[in-house]
Amino acid sequence: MDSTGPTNHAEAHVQEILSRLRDLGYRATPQRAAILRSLATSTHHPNVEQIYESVRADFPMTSLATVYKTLAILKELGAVRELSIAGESARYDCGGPDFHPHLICVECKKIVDLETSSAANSTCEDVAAQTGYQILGERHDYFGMCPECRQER
Amino acid sequence: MDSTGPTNHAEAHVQEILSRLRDLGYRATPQRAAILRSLATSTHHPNVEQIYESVRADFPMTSLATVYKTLAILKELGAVRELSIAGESARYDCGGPDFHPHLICVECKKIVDLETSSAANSTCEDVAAQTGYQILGERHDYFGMCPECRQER
DNA sequence: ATATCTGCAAAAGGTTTGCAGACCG
DNA sequence: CGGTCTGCAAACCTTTTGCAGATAT
Repeated sequence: MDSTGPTNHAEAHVQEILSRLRDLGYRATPQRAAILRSLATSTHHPNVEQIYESVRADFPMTSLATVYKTLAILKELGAVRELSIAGESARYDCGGPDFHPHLICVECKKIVDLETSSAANSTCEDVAAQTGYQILGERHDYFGMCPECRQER
Repeated sequence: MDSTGPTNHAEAHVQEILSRLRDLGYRATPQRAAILRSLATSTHHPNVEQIYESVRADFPMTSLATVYKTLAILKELGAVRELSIAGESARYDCGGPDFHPHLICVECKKIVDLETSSAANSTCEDVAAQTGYQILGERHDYFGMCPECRQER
C-alpha cells in the first residue's frame, strides 16, 4: 500500500518541476525549490506576499523580487496559473494544465477548487467552433460567501 | 415600428442609471453622464484610460480621478462590472446583472460577449447546493486568438 | 569557469486619497 | 444655500527592472 502521506506527493511534484527547470537551462536554486514547495503544499491559492512569508520561514534571506521572477518563469512553463481578482493582488494556483473552476469567498478571500463537473473541455471546442477563435485557456470563477463566513453573521 | 437606432437604446440606459443615481442621493453630473454614455456605446469593454479619453472628447476638463470615483459608485450599484485581467488594467462591462461569458483575445486584448448558451444560471444553484456557499456572482472567460489576429500570422 | 540567479533599491504602472474650490438640487 | 462632486497632486501598492555580487552546473 501507499504509506507516503500527501506531503510526499507534493514533494514529488516539486522535484518534477525542478528537473523540468534544469532541462530547460534554468537553475534549481534553493529559493525556487522553497517557492515551489510553498505552492505545492498550500491549499488556498496564496498571493505573492503569502508565498514570500512562507518561503522566508525557511530562507530568511529570500527577496520579494525573486518570488516575482520565479513565478514569472513558472507561469511561462505552465507550472503555475495566475488569478487576477478585482481589488486584490494576484493569487497563484499550482495545479497542472487541467482546468477546474474556482470558488472564491468574497469575505475571507479563500479560494477553493471545484471538481470539474460536466463537459468542461468540450465547451472550449464549442466556443471555438462558434466564434472562429483559437481557444487557449479558460477561467471560471464563482463568487460567494463560504459556510464559515456565513455563520459569522 | 421602432425607428430609433441603437444609440437611443444606449441613451435610454444612460438616463435610467442617472435617475437611479439621483434616487439614491448621488448627483447626475455631466461627467458621470459622459462616463455612462461612453460605457453604454462602447462595444469592446474599455479600460479606464480609454473611458477617460473618450469622455475627454466631450469634456476636456474631466480628470482620471473622477472616472475612477464614478466607476467605483457604478460598481457598487451593479450598473457596471469590473474585469481584472493578469498583466492589464481593469476592463469595464456595462451590461446589467445578467450573466454572460467573455471571449478575450490574448493578442489584441479585445473582449466580446458570448451568448449565454446553456443552463448558465442553474450552474450557480448546483454549486451552491454542492458546497454550502451562498453564490453571489460568476465569471467565465475564454482566452484565445480572434480570427483577425490569427490571420496576421 | 561562466552564465544564470539573487538581493537590493529604484522605477514604473495603476488606483486611491485629501483637500480647496465648483456645482447640483 | 448646503452637501456632494470635481480636479489636482501626492500617496499607495503591487509588480518590474537594473545592476553588482553570489552561485549552480
